[in-house]
Amino acid sequence: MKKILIVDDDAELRMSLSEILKGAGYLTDEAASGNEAITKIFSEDFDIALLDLMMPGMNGIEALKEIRMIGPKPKAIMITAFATIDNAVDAIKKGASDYISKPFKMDELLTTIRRVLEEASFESSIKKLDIEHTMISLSNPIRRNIMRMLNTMPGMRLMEICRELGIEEHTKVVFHMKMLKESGIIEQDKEKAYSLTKEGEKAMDFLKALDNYL
Amino acid sequence: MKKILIVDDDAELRMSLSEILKGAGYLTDEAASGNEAITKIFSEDFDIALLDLMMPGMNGIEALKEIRMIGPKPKAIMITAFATIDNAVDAIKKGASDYISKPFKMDELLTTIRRVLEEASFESSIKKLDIEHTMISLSNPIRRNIMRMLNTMPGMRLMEICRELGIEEHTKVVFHMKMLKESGIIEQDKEKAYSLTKEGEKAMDFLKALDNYL
DNA sequence: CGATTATGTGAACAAGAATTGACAGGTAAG
DNA sequence: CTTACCTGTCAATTCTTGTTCACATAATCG
Repeated sequence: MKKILIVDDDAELRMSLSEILKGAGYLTDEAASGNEAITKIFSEDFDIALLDLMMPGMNGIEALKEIRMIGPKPKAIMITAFATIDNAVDAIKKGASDYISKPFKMDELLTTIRRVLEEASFESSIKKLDIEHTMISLSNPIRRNIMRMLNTMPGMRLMEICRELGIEEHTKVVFHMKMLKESGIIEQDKEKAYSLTKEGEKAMDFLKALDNYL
Repeated sequence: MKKILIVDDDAELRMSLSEILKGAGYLTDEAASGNEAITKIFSEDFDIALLDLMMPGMNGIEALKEIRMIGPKPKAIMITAFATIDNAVDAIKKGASDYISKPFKMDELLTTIRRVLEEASFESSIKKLDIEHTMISLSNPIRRNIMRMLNTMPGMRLMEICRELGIEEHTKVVFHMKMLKESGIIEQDKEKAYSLTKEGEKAMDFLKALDNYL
């Protein structure tokens, strides 16, 4: 069940939106101001925030900025009575997922919500895949050692790595190099020299952190 | 073959120490100052650093501090002509592994070096085991989810976890719980309720870090 | 050139991790 | 007491990972 936070200073509008969204199968909560919204988002997990652009006190854009400081959730849909291209562009740049202008048909809003939710679930499945890859690579001691070596001595070649690891059968190392390549953790240049990718460096940070904490 | 870095401003002393240590089967390198030592340690891996406490410029204690900023390696043995308890205590607090006062017999030094090396290899084998365990636990998505759940809702019991995960066969979950328990990541109270251990919380931090970096 | 070293593929096999099903002791409720 | 449910063990099986071997193709060196 997806949770939607409705942020608007107009209590009536909040109520009617809430009714309709509940009817469409969503859980809803309301906030009358940007500040209230941020407090709620801090303590509770929402999938979507409907943000009115024009509110007394903290306006929608400012609220959005604060929300993005907290984390990637919730996705934001901006709503405004005075739509301008500039406003829209600005909102999207600041991390809003979509932008709707009043007056809007309920259908329109529901469609937008569905689309945004779908995008979000797609994103998060991508993310999961990535973690999966990274973890699988990190889960093997040989691969961890290879990563450590490439971290301190980038540009090593296959046989050097074998010797350094004290592994006779080079094919074993080939196997692990392949996995690391497929996970996008290492890469090879035309000279066959291996080094960490950007992703690999991130993963190394993770490894180092683990190493240090003991 | 273990590598020892000799840090002392007295060139003759360095030479003679180096000769003797080479004779005892160690690889050696020399640095005439704290700064030189740090540069070498940055680019090369040493197992032990012999640090003179009294040196012009950066003294031994200061050098030690810098070295510890780099990482756990190398282990440091402090050497001084003017031994005081305060100095010794201070050195050990700052991360030195041992403390010898001049004049010392060569035997004494060699024994100390052997002991420090042994301690270090013991430490690192412990560490490897731990990482191994943690990694294996983290490498499975079901276990990661269990950890996430126990992080937000500690005290859950087996069947609750099964239902939350949508897993029918409870024995499957039992299996993963067992692994997590053996890795020291979760624990169980008399009421059979599960929760994260201290270790488990650390591991969670890493998971969160990974989640965030995407 | 011929020999050696480096890099890699693919299939077969071994080892380890994960799943499943049969069973069993404990507790709580009716 | 009986029934239902929770918690778990154990062994059998299947699925994944990792290792090894036989072979292939450059590149390099003397």
